[in-house]
Amino acid sequence: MSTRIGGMTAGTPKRPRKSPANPLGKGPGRPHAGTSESKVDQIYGALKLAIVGGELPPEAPIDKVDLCARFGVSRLSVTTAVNRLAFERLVVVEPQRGSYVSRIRISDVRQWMMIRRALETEVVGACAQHLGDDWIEQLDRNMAYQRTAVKSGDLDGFHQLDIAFHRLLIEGMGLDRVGEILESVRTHVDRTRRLLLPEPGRMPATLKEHQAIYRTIADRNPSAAARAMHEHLDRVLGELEAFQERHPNFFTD
Amino acid sequence: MSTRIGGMTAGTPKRPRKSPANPLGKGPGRPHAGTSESKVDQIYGALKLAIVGGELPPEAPIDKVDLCARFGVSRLSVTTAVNRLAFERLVVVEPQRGSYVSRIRISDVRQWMMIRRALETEVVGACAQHLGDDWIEQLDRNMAYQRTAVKSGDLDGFHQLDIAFHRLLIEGMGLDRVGEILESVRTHVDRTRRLLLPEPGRMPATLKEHQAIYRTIADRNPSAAARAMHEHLDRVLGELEAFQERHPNFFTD
DNA sequence: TCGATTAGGCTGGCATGCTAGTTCGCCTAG
DNA sequence: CTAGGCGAACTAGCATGCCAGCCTAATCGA
Repeated sequence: MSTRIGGMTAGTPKRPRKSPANPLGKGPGRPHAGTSESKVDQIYGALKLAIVGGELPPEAPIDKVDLCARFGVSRLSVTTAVNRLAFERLVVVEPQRGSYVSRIRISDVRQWMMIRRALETEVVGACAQHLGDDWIEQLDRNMAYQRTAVKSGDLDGFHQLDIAFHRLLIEGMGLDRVGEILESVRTHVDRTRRLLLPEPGRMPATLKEHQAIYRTIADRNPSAAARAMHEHLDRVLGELEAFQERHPNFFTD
Repeated sequence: MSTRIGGMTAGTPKRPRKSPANPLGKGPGRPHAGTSESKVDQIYGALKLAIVGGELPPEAPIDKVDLCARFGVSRLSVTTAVNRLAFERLVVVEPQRGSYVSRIRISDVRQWMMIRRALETEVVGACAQHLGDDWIEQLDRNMAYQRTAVKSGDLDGFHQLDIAFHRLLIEGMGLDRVGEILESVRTHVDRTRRLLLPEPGRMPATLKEHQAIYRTIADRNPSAAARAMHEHLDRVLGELEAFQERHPNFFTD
């Protein structure tokens, strides 16, 4: 598909660099396959994925020396990566005590969704006014894929397409800074969602809402677009709150 | 306010090998238990203040070894602090080339303001519905101070009260995560504002807008509150765009 | 004299060693 | 048997040293 799935990662400063993979370093040269990423970026990404994917649940301790051995790097790289995650509130590091995956605060989830709703509502209104036809065409393609995913019941694929749909709106308007904030927010929201949501029955409803949003954009109706997005995200928030009520043990506050 | 770091300007003659500037003998002795600020936090804060305050203008190179000598710490602390700033897009670090204060992209300013408008509009609507009376009283006090500042022409004091006014809305609703994002945004916006805005004539207009916002909150009128905040920030955005036209050399794009 | 090549001096990235503080368990004394 | 204290082993923070890329300039060859 032409809609990129793994495009913008929030906040990571990119560096245009080739890495010759350090042929002669002392210490155990880990011939980890050729990645052009910096070492801290690698660890940062891996940890983030593990946390968001639920592999590292809240309260899970983060053993830095173990990670050093696992990735074949020094403590500094691991520490830097963990500090970055702490900056994003995904982990908590207590000096001289240890680091662990942060718990999820109910108030935080509500705020993330509020932020998402406010920003995406604004964005979709702008989209309905100024989004280029080529981008609308891409949205159309994405909708087709979504329909296919729903038909075949591909839950994970639909989730990816869901993300891509929302990302297209941002990218199409060139709002990269807004996109960074939303990526960060989505990270947190996804963490709670992955933890608690295996509900396939929601797919058709979500598809319908996406289609409504798409239609208002294609029709160039900003206020309707904002309304549709608002309703869409309100529904997601309601979903999350229902889950929070059913699984109170995962949350704080 | 007068947080001079020292003669921090571009192109300082450097003295490479002068590391042990620790006045307290051996070991990283903590000064006293009162200030539990980490060294990287100190440097991070000082640099951030210098950048936002305009002391370090865009494109100004960041000499790490010079900062090491100036603060009497090692390169690692400085590097960590600079990396944190790079994460916030306040500085750009090019590997093997150098680090410098980031330039200001026009598109970024527009996006920051768009984010601020979207979030604060949402927040002020919630305030009009649920803000506690004690917080409204605090807002009232703040407004009184604002009037005093305008009367006496205290531009800098008014700016601080302006910030405090907006912060009160966030704190009063307990929206700490929203507040963090807005703080980050405000950092960027303030940087351009401090760089270019010495306009005292705007104070009375801003005061009027703040008073309008306060009134709608006290009157418990959410839609009017949102409208007032929207207009207020739209005006600020227009101001910033006017400045950008007058000083195009400070911007990119 | 002019151009191309190389060496040195800048930069940041990474590894390692050391210090300090907290916690927990074991050992001893009551 | 219990309670208190002391030490070992964990943690993070910080300094330093070394390595590798880039840019510049000086030098050597045509």
